[in-house]
Amino acid sequence: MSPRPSVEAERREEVLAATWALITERGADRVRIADIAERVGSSTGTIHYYFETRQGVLDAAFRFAVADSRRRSEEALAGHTDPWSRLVALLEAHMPRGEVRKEWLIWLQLWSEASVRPELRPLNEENYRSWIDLVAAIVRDGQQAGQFKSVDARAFATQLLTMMDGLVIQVTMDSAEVDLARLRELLLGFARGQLL
Amino acid sequence: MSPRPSVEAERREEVLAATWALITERGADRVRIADIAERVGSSTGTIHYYFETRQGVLDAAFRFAVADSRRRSEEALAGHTDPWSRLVALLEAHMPRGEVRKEWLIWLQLWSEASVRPELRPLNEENYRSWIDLVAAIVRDGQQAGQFKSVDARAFATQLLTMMDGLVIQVTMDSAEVDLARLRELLLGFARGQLL
DNA sequence: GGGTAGATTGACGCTCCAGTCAACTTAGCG
DNA sequence: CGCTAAGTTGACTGGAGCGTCAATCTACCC
Repeated sequence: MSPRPSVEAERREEVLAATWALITERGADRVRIADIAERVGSSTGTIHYYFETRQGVLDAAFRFAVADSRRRSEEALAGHTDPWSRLVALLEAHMPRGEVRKEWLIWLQLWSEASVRPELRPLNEENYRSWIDLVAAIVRDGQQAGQFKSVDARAFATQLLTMMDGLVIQVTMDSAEVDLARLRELLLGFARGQLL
Repeated sequence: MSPRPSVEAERREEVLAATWALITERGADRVRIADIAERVGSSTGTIHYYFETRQGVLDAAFRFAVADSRRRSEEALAGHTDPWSRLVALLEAHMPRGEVRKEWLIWLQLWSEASVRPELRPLNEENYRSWIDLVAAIVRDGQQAGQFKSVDARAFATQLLTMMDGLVIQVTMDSAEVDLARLRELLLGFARGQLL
């Protein structure tokens, strides 16, 4: 009846990190328990010691990734006080390059999976809500400081973030139309036009 | 060595339509050859007669869906001449409700799958390119008619369409922040602000 | 009404893999 | 140093499901 109230929460995290990586490499449905075991250097039995089922590992890995994403946002904002700088820093921290690109791969898969498994949707909901709250708060700060135009903060935040999602998808698809530089240009162009 | 140059291309399409439906219901990775066979009322052998492998059926179903999406765009534009009407008609035709919602489910899965299987990306590329061309052309029409402001047509098209994708994702996720009405409001709000 | 090619069947073999479990190891504790 | 509980192992089972194939059916033609 795992997961037990284990002292070794570390091992659990190791498993999740390995699963996370495997998901980004080949897609959740191609991740085998044996793959995860090999990656963490254990037997398959150990994976089952920490997680009831394969589905359980995958779902936990999704949750793990979402938490990581939030941590990244908080990190990015620390040290920025000017509203526009804060907004740019936030977006910049999530540009799909390097390790962050993998984070987005998880999102693509999470959306796909959640579209047919509603029980996963709360993960998106929480994340999305906190993103919008964050951006809207920054916008209102900027407006009170007289730096930003008076747009509807929540509407703008939603437009900005959904545009970000859509642009990232195209970057991930290696679209000839949108690369990383173009993403930045279009996204910040939109923000600038609306706020400054 | 299927697919043969079969006279019965109809059967092939039946199989694809059934596969398409199953993908929207449970996700591509949960679609079994036996499920498809049952859905079209045949044996599993018949499916293999038309398609080499399971992967082949799924990929063909994705292509099938993409073609369907394009057909929908063309249909929507017929009978509209005013640029703004054309733009609205195009977007409206793809609002994620009823059957169209299922079309979007395919896209979510295609993006997810293509993110780890690059060979699928051309499907997105073609579709995306033609969308942008379509919207950019409408915008230029409107500008030449003196109805639209002089924004960069291609940049606007990309922003609009990526925002559409992102908004649809949230609608699909049953996000409390974005429902169908809100999607329409934000998307058309953006278009109006940029063009009119 | 025989011949041929296309279409269909469904049983079967074979591979893969999740989850189980009994045995073993390790670490801490008294 | 035993004792206990947590952690680990890997062989095994059972089921699932893809792809094969020989047999059968159908339609059309000569």
